[in-house]
Amino acid sequence: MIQEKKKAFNNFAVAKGLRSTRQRDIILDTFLSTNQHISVEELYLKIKSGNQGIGQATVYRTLKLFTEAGLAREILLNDGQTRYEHVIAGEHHDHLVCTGCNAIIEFEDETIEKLQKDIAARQGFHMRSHKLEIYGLCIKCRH
Amino acid sequence: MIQEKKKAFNNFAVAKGLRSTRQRDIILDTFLSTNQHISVEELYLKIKSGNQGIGQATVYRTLKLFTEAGLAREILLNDGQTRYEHVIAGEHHDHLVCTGCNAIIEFEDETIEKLQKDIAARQGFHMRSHKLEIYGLCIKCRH
DNA sequence: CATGTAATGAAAATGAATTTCAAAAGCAGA
DNA sequence: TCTGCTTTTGAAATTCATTTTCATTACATG
Ligand SMILES: [Mn+2]
Ligand SMILES: [Mn+2]
Ligand SMILES: [Zn+2]
Ligand SMILES: [Zn+2]
Repeated sequence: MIQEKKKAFNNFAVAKGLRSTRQRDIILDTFLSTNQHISVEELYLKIKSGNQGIGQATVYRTLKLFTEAGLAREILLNDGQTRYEHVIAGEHHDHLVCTGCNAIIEFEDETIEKLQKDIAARQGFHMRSHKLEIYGLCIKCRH
Repeated sequence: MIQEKKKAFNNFAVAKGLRSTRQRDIILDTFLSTNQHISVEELYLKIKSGNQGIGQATVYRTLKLFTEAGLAREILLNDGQTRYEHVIAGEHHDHLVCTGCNAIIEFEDETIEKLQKDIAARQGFHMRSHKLEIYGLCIKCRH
């Protein structure tokens, strides 16, 4: 599975005429080894702690490449930090965010998905994407 | 209706021990005279064009006060600018955003609202708020 | 008025993200 | 392996919205 992702990025790189670099390999390996929803800074620090010096700008640039390649997805939760999650082919989900401990739970709801398309269609919109985030307190954080 | 809002802010100000100032009056009048979803910069420029000098910092600070007072609501659409809309008591809506012309259409869907609460409850969350934005192209922008 | 405190605003600071640009590295072809 | 061209890198500078600072100004109350 990790190998497939690496191959996918390689294909993308070849198609785009991108060069293969030590930095991109390390950033990809590290990204693939993380849990969901990692911020750029977190990923940067994770790489740094493995004492392999890579510049922040390169991490920012490379995560954009992963997004373009379809491996990563940007998550903007309005806390001022862009996060990235792994893209799983054919899968879609939204997020339930605990404002206490910042835990993120993923969920899917077919009915909501359908209703959204209906709403867009009713207004004559061609829906491209949507963003649904539910904020609240998780069990642990409700004292 | 505008008078009610002004009275509401006045009550809030009194309760909080805030002073009444020329700047707050102008910012409130201007905000109440606008359409929905205005950015801070837009509001600042609108005030400036009425050749009444007010600092940007004051506009930022005052919109936060309006939010606290329950007159305004922050809208974060991830385009790098915070927008504010008017709060209408007891009313809730979500947004359909055209990525072509930036038009924003408001909608309400009781079923989606309920499903969201169910999802949160199912995960043991106490839902505090949610954010639902549908992005797409409006009729005019689909060439 | 006088006096204490809150509000203002210009300018500086912040912080995430992007850009710049000289140096380093990858890639073909010789 | 060497050469030359082009991409990539990364430290530092820049950007841009927003926040903070702090000296000055304005409000409110006696
Ligand atoms: Mn997710
Ligand atoms: Mn709205
Ligand atoms: Zn929690
Ligand atoms: Zn449009």
